[in-house]
Amino acid sequence: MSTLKETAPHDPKQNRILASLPAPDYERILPDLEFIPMPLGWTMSESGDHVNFLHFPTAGIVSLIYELENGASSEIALVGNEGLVGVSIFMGGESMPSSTEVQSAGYAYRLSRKIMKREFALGGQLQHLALLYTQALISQTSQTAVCNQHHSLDQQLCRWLLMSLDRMHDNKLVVTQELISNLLGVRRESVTMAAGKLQKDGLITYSRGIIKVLDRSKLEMQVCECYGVVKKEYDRLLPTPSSK
Amino acid sequence: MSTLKETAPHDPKQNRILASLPAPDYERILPDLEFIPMPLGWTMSESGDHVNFLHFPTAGIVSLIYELENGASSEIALVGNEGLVGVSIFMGGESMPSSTEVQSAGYAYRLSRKIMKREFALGGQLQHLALLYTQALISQTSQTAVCNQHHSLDQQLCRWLLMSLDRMHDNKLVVTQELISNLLGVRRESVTMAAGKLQKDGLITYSRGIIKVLDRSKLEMQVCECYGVVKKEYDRLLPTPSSK
DNA sequence: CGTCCTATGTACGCTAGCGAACATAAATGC
DNA sequence: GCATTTATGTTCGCTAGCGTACATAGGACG
Repeated sequence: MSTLKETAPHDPKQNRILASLPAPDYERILPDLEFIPMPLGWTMSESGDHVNFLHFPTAGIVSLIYELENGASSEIALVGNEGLVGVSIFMGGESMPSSTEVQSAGYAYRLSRKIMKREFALGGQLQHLALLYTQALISQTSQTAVCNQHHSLDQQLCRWLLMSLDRMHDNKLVVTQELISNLLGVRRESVTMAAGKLQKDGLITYSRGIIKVLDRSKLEMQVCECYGVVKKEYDRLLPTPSSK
Repeated sequence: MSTLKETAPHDPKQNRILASLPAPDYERILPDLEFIPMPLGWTMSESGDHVNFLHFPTAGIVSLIYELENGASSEIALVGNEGLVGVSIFMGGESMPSSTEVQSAGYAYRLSRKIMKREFALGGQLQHLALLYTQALISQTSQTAVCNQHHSLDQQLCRWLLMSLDRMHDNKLVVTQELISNLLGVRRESVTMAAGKLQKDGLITYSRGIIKVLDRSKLEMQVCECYGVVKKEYDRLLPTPSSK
């Protein structure tokens, strides 16, 4: 709508997996890539849903969440523009026991199940990258499991902030303490206290759903090893993290 | 060595994935399947090791374990004859941040990385089953993460016993409380107490590394939903669980 | 048959996080 | 401008699991 050409026009290559595809693979699916916005709070799929699209986020953050019968829940992984959402499409299960929610608004390109399966069956680079990404996802999930068990909420909060930050373009996160508590599987009040400490120490400011990270390096000093382990594994497995 | 033909000779088909392969796929890899014993306590691979073989257990239990810098650890998944060990070979990462330990002695057939990659690239049934199994593994890992966070040790112990039992042929587990504590990521004393309750209530007997499950149905009554959720997902994704 | 080792049992104080109830304060809407 | 809603802050008692220290008991082995 603006009269000026946008400085960062929507482009599938803003997703790192799509950006890493060789020209032939990329061009083969390009016509089938459909651009869609991912609004904040959108539940992309619920547990057990038959998944019809594979999403390649270009911006924003998607959370994979497990829910228990008593209403408790935990986030098991975070996905940004480095990855994709909907592994069950090419893994073959068609659905997963996790639900998928947009935790920070953004955009994605999506591919229908049919096209993705066709492309995957060719055994080309998209297959290779999708599987590598899935392995990275397994690592993130596993590390989260261990972290949940052994590390304090203070440390987990640092980890979560850093992981989210890595998937954002600025230092601002739009998320309430209530939501964080659901993702980390703890009480809202506990998050209030942990975030209060960080705020008091000047690492972040927190105001009604807006977190601003003021001192990233101090966060990195407090975070548990889990953040670094996962990041390192992502860097190892995924193409061109461009040193970020 | 016995003069009698063994009643249950070693057979790759005792692994459920191998058993589900159509004849052509099966026969193509059969010459390359190498039978090996998996002795109790064997560390099949350490975190970061370059994995050279894909293992298809026919009996016994393998634990996937994450270790932290401070020596703490947690089991993130259990593998028996329903699955395979070494997903990084076909997922492409070649190694994983987890270590792999034989938690109950048994046997496996193994396939070299080279052969597995060749077979996987054909896009046949082994590819399909390997990916389906990997998806099931993701579910198990994720559910474990949530369970670690929200359920009591009492319930987690029941879950662990049942999951192990499902992968054994009898009702006897050979495992010390010390080992269980490492797998569940808690103190040994806590396991002593949880196991003591189960013993007192007559669900199990425990004696110097030998657990016998006396009343499986009572275990199933006490266990958290996580056991059932994972089992259901395994049944859904994997071939011919033969209603077990 | 006594010694040593390993596995299990027990006790004590401590802390993180829970559950519930309530207080404030910033946005939002009429 | 006032009421309502939403987000955050605070308190209090409680419990599961921790860390530590030590006790017992079954097997192994000399």
